[in-house]
Amino acid sequence: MVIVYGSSLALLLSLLQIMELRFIIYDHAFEVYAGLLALLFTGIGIWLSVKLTAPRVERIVVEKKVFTDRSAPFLADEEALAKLGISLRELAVLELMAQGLSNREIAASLFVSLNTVKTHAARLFEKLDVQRRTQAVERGKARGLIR
Amino acid sequence: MVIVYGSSLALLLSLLQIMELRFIIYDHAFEVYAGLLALLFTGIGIWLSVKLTAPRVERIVVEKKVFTDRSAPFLADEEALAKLGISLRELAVLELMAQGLSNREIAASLFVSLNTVKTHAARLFEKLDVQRRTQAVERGKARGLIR
DNA sequence: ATAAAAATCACCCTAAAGTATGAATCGATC
DNA sequence: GATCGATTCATACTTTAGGGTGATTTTTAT
Repeated sequence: MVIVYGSSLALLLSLLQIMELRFIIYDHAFEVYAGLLALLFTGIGIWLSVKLTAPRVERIVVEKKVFTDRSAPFLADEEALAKLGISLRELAVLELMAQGLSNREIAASLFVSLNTVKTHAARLFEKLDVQRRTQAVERGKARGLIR
Repeated sequence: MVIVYGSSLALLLSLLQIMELRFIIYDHAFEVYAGLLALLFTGIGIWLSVKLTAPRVERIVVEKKVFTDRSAPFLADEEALAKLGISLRELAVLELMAQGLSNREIAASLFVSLNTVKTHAARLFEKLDVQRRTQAVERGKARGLIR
């Protein structure tokens, strides 16, 4: 690179020598030379900078929060479901619990008796290792069982 | 920028004039001037390049699935809070409800009696227009009162 | 200073939730 | 055909939640 720099400087100087022979020398010859030099080497500087410096890349990492899409079809985490041994009915009960339904309403919604909902709930709580429906909902969401 | 450029050129020229008066003029005076000029304006060119070129911005969007952001500090929606007329204590009860605590546990957590928790809960339900704690939690999240 | 809102607690009662145990039915699997 | 898991339901009991009412004490705002 030093070579390029040096030789371009030499080239310029000889160019100026030739010019000096060819054109009339007037009062402001020096200023003209200096201006030309300045322009040329400013250009060279820019060129050097652009060519030699690593491309400046400003990396902006934007965290985009995607809270579980409510419109898209939700698929329960099958793995977690299997691992915990939670049945489809128990999951259904959990889903309705998460929607704020009472056991009676869940029973009506699933066309089963209140007692049935209670047994499902009890087994669900056991499998999720919780004591209350609010905890079950919380854990169910954390495990990807419900949205 | 043109002003800076022009004035620095003028400055250099006058500097050289002064130098010319002060020091002896030898054979390679011109080459020295030219070299100095070249160096200076190469530097200016580089500086210009670095300063003026816009950095290439690489925007990386990382989609982060967040069901509830537990790490970031959460601020309850003050507007919604005020609009519904929910007090700080009621909000506290709601938060603990959302964590699955029973009224008794909430009472212990807030150092108040069970009855107090019940009154807070009752008023909260009234203001949120719900009948059950599970619904309150759901609605509270939807309104941005809790996370 | 006083009125309003917030926070506290109590008592009573009903409804809902949760626990425990037992049992019948059905489908799949061995 | 026996076994197992899932689903269904029942009865009995305890605990928790929720509704209604009233009251006292702070705190806050006018």
